[in-house]
Amino acid sequence: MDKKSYHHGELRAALIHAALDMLEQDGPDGLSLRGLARAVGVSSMAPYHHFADRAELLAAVATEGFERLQIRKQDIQAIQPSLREALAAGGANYVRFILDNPNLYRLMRSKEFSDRHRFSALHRAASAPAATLLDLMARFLDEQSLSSPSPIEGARLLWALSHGIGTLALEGQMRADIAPDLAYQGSLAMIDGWIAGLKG
Amino acid sequence: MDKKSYHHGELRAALIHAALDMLEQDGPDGLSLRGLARAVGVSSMAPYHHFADRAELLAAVATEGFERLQIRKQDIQAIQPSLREALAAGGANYVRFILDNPNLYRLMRSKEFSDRHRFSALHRAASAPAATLLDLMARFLDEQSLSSPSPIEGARLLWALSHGIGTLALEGQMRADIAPDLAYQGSLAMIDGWIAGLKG
DNA sequence: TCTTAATCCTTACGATGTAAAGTTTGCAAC
DNA sequence: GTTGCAAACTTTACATCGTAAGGATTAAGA
Repeated sequence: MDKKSYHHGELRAALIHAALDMLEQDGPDGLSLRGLARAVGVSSMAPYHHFADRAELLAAVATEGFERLQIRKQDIQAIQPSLREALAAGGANYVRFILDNPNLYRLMRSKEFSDRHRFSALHRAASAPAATLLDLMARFLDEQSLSSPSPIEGARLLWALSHGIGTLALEGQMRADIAPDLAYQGSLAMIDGWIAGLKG
Repeated sequence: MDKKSYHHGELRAALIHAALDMLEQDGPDGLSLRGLARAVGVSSMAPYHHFADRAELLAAVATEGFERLQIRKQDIQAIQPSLREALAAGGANYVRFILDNPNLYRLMRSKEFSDRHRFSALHRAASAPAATLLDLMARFLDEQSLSSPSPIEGARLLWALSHGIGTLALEGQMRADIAPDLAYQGSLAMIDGWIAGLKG
């Protein structure tokens, strides 16, 4: 951590940390490689020794985001009285995460990381929360002896609902203060629709 | 339309048109003011006589997007057998619009236009589809004599669900070919949840 | 101590958004 | 018509960005 030495020593971690700060403070447009290097006290080109390009640095930041999400997800889900409510609470929590980390979430879902080979670490981190939800969904459907929807379809729907509420809220299309509760209520409505069964 | 005259004559419209093309072809990163000016055959600074800055040009493009959406919305909804199915079909149609115009939709929902005063034309155009959905929702809830959810809450939930499915699909997180049907089924499930009534 | 590889720096290029100031043109009033 | 002016367009210039190329510094093992 000696800031005067020629070798920074922890440049990679420092850059990711600075990027996380800068992201939520100045927005994604305020985040530049050069600015980051400046903030860390290093030359403009130094980051390139740890990341092939801008995308790789951002991918590392997004990966960190998914790890944080997963931690929050596990904390919340353990304390719910029923699977039905655990699913809804998971949705509300997801929305809260989005609102707490707007720019980070946008980054996490950015299309520029869609290449699974190039950003394999990111995709691995992203799959953890997805797997947690899928598992919960499967247990719920089994508990209720429901054959429809499939676990994957059900998980996708609840996921999409919370993702939709969260992103609309952080784009100012929806009040942020009621968004988590909206996700909770909406999730319950959909779940109850499955329990009630679709009748033509 | 004389391309050799000093005065272009329809530069504003030409720029918006070129931007729409370039947006879906080269992605949002490939869209630059300079590139646009080049495509239209005009100097780099010419666009500034019709738009204060980049954001204003993009806002005009987004406005065009909302107008296209509204046209599609009206076409679809007229031919549904019931209000329940009209709501679900509206969701599927919304997803289809997103998938047909991925970059345009991203632009339409971009946060940089959140200033309602500065981008009043955009917000006016955006409110039309929202109002159409809200009206349909109110009629449905009235028909079913439901006191919960409120029309606004119900509209927001269905909107968020389709928005979520659509955006996840266009970010590669979900198969695009089944996304519209997923929106249809998910909307029905939520609607049926309301009809069934939430029980504790 | 010497070598080597990792880490970091300097310089340079093309592209972008846009500020400032000049040029051309259509049009309205004389 | 000619004159004058406002609108449309251009040129030039600058700061900033991502990143390519190549040189300097240092830590660590032989």
